[in-house]
Amino acid sequence: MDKREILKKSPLFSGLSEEELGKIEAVGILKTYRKGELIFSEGENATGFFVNLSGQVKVYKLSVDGREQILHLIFPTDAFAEAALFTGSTYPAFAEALTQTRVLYFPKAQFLGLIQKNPQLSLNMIGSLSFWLRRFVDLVEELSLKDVSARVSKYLLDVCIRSGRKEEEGIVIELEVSKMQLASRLGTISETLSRAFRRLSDRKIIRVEGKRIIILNREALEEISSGITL
Amino acid sequence: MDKREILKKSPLFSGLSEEELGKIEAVGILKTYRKGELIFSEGENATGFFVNLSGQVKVYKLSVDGREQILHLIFPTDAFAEAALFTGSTYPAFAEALTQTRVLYFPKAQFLGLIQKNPQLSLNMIGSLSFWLRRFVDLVEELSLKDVSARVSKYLLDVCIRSGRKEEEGIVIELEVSKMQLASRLGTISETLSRAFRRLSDRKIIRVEGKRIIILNREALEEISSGITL
DNA sequence: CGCCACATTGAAGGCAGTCAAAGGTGGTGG
DNA sequence: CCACCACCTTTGACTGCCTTCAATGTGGCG
Repeated sequence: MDKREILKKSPLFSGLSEEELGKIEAVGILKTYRKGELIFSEGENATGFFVNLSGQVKVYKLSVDGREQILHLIFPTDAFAEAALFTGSTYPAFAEALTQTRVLYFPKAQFLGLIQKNPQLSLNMIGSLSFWLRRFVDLVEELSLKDVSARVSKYLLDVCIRSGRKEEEGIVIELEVSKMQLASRLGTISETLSRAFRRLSDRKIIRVEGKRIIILNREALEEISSGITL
Repeated sequence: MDKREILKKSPLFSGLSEEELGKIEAVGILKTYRKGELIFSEGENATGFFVNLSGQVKVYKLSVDGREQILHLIFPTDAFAEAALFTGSTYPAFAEALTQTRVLYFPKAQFLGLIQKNPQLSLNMIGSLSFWLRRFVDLVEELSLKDVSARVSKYLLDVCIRSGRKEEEGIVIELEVSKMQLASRLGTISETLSRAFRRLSDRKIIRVEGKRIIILNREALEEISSGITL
């Protein structure tokens, strides 16, 4: 997909005229990153924000002893680090390409110019920030109030809604990222995630075949995800 | 302080003319709540947002078995539930008055009308949402990557910056809320918080006198808050 | 004075993280 | 095509932080 296509699909730019999209596209700078490459670091001066064109990015925090908490997993059409334009002057986390990645980079000053002249773009930005906020509420709820089984179950159901395929054995989903990254997203580590998958498998609620997961008992998964651990 | 005073002090309404403030004030409806009274519930239809005029409010999530995680503590001049205007149609959490509380309530439709006609207000809203987002990043970091001692230490340092008074024994701060509420804000329970205070006291890093806390060794507190537990 | 909510302390148990090692998998180059 | 290697995944044993449960202490207020 080309730049324009992606921009149109990003909620941040929806409802804008072709002319306005043109101006925006003109401001965006194409950048590419190799797998494992850092896009920005925590504490670094925030000079702009990004829209993912292709590939995967993780935005994450590190503890002093090296444990990692993924804040967001970024897929194509997602914007990220928007908030860094408006609060403080540094990025509050790290961003790293999980695959070969292409992004559009919007320098702060120029984008602020656009947003001041374009009320619709402001409203879209408000929508985008609100969306992230809602996601964070969910993340905090999970980390603080739910055990790992519940978090895993919720994640599986989320993927299920987004991209589950109904087959005769059950609903088949494909993990979008490695289990290590998933563990980090869920606020745990790969060993613990592995054991959680094991328990769900033993109880015949799911079947795990590498990154392919078959949901055998959706109701049970719903219950566990809501916190009824048993 | 009267309504107009508070509105002027709220970042959401800064930089607006008296005329615009007048329009905004005209839309806001004064509401009062008694201590313990619910302002809104999770899942309830989000009909508007709030600005705190006086008193304290907690915005929180509940787990199925009744544990509570406070997302924000709301003090005068703070806006809350803004994001609920723009995403989904329901409040994602509960809000409860911790004291006798007065708020200005802004009905959704009318406020959206204001924001569409007022670019500065849009930008302020973007700033406000970005601010909350940054707070959430901190909260997630704390919950996921730091132990209770580190979270307590960070909280004490935050209060210290906001309202610490230097005295001969050390820096004196006053807890703004009960220790139960603080525990919930920090993602733990009062027993664990009490023990954390005990350990810090034993190490002569702080002295606890009810809600009054004297910071005896700021450097040690900084270290602990950054995650160096020892 | 006595109630009630909040706070503190102790003992016990559980969930998840750490450490260590073995098993899988995919990609690269010979 | 296969062998090798790096990295991811899984499993087991152990440890530790935090929650739970229970009891006692304390302070404000009718």
